[in-house]
Amino acid sequence: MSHSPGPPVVTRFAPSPTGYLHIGGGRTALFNWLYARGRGGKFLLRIEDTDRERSTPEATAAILRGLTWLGLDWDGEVVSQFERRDRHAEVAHEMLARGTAYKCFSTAEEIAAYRAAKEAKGASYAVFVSPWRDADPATFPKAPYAIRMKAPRTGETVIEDEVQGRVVIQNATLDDMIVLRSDGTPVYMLAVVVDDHDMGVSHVIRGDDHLNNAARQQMVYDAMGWTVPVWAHIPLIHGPDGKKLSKRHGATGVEDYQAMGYPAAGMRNYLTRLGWAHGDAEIFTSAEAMQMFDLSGIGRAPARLDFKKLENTCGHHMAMAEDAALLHELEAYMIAVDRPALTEPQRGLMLAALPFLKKSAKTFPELLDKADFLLISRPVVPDEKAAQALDPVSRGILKSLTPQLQSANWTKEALEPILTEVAAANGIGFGKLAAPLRAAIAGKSVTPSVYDMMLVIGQDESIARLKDASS
RNA sequence: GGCCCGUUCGUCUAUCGGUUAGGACACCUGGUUUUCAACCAGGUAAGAGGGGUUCGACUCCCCUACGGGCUGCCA
Repeated sequence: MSHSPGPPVVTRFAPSPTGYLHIGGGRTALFNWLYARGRGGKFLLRIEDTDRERSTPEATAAILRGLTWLGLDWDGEVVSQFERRDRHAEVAHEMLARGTAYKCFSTAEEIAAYRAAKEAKGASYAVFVSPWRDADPATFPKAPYAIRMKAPRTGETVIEDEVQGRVVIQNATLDDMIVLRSDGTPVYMLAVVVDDHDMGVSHVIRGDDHLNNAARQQMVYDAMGWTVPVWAHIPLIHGPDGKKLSKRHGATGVEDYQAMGYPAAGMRNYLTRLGWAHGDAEIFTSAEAMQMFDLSGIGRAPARLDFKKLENTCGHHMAMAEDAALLHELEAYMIAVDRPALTEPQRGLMLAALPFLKKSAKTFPELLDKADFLLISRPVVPDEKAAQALDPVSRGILKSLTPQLQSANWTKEALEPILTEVAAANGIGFGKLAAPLRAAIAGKSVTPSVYDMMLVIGQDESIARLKDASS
């Protein structure tokens, strides 16, 4: 970016606490986080809980959990929009005093009737124009009123959007939106603007379902004489079929992905690349993403979720991960999906196995499956295929092998010649010997390398398992 | 209905008037190999359709089709 300090970058994520953290919301949060963190700015979190009917503390907790799992840390306290309602009302009244808003005594029924009449006359659209817009205060009834913004009726409002470009909205297509309800509570459209202004938000990066709303919100900024933030409306995420991502596509919540065992770093990488690109960059760390991320790299078309690519990306991050950190995340995953915790000995074995296990696993369930040999204890019960590999002849070979193993140095270098010689002495290829070994050690026909397994569980345990299987 | 946004391989995308339209995932083939993976090499595969503008359009303009969003005293 530029060398001069410039104005501080402040971004925010502002979800409604009406459910879990949607994967699309997670990506929106990620983009805001990346943008702020890459520029030494702040990333704020605000819960838009002004809808008291639908907002729940459970949903807020779920959203915070989702963000935390994704590794997106926010600055300062979580702001509750609802708790700022007095401030919102204050601004509404200031607009009233400035003459940029007015009291509207129209009832819901009157408004509905107005629209119905317009439509009956064949109007292509029915923008409600309140009869109170320019009414004489002397005519005001003693009744509850809503405060409406006095929006320009002619001309156009231009949104200069970093992603969508220059978007022009005709003012005549917008009605005078209500900023304060007749019960005195603020409406979302007012609250976002007031909060974003008060919180010093410099860049509003959010879903493009708000693109049209931006025009009305910009009018509030103008009415209050506030600086309009930089707009960046990003396309929503779609399901594999190109339709808006919904529950019927399966996983839509960030926590669903955690439960499926994707590592968070891989998830961040994948989500960053979904709808954003920087040349040919595909696999990168979050630190690298912060350096590269920019608004101009965001695409204008909605992107589809592709699980295969997600898995591939996660596989890279699994392999890149540092062993201790990976073990930590693995254990967090096991707790999240209610699997029994690792015992101390198992942790040690896992740590020893991670260097090779992580190279080929893409998710934690896959990692755990490959680590099964170190999780089980004697006697190893072979599955059907493994049992087939333990035929009488093979068991005889295993039996003849144990004395040699007993006196061997427990390193791959020492083990290799022993096993290849035994295979040769029996007139079979190493593959034919590996199968019963695998069966005896892991009880399965698909496992990591027999050398790797034997080295991890150790000499005594290896020999004991071979004896179990050959006796 | 009105308004707004979008449309490059199956998918994510690069390209910012002149390229054999590049990369990644997936898929196919081959290699490596003690199984599954992983890994290595190669391959198939794209500018929604139609008009313009231009010496030259994936790139700029218009129309159509398709997809999405907004149109609330919801957020």
